[in-house]
Amino acid sequence: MPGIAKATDGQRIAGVRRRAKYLLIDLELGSLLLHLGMSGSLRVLPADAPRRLHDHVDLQLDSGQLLRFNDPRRFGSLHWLTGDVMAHPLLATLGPEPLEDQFDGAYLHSHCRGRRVAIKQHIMNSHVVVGVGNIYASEALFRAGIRPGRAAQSLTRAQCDALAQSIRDVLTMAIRSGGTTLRDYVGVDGAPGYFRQKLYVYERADEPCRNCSTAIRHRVQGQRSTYYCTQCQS
DNA sequence: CTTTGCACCTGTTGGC
DNA sequence: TGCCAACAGGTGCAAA
Repeated sequence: MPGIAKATDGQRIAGVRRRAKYLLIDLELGSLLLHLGMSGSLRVLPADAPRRLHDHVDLQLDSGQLLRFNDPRRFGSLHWLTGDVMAHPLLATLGPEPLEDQFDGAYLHSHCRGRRVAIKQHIMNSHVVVGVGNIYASEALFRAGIRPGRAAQSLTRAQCDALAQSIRDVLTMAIRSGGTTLRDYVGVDGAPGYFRQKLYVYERADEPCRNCSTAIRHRVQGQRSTYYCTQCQS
């Protein structure tokens, strides 16, 4: 039995937590740290469920079921941590959770000071704030009326207030809608997320802005697709 | 220290 | 129909 299987064998699951986009499954002697990357999924399946392509890990549960980790692109990860879990290098330097009180305009403004990086890349930096991926970065910037290419240090305090609030709003609304299914994402219940219908800019290149009808602009910024309205965002 | 761009992978799509 | 390039929801790290 290889490393993680041997280290975790027979232990009870004491609890499950989340930090940023990492899932923490706490066992008795340590914690499993799991990230789904771009294409990973976890499914609860019967013990005799046939193996499918890109199934990588099974956690065998007392119930007779399996918790199965499938990840075609293999950008996901699984680590076994012992000791002070939050002190692990992958977790220790993460910024605040966007829906916690510490994340607000004052925090964001102070962390924009002196930063020449584009604001979109800045809010996607997990050392600044966690949980803001490529879809919601574009969406939050649209809602705040800020162009994604603006240098972070150029934002006023009022703009940081608006942006922090937009990040919180867009994430809250997206969670409420079950997430954003672009292609094949489904939630634990197998249902897609419906936030795609509420997107203002993401994957809407050349389509009319929902606010002003100007064609939505697409560009690549930091190797990621970015969408914005030249009229509504400055 | 900040900033930039690459690397890690497979699968799908669209143009020729 | 087939081939090939471009692109996809993330993020850690090396290099400049």
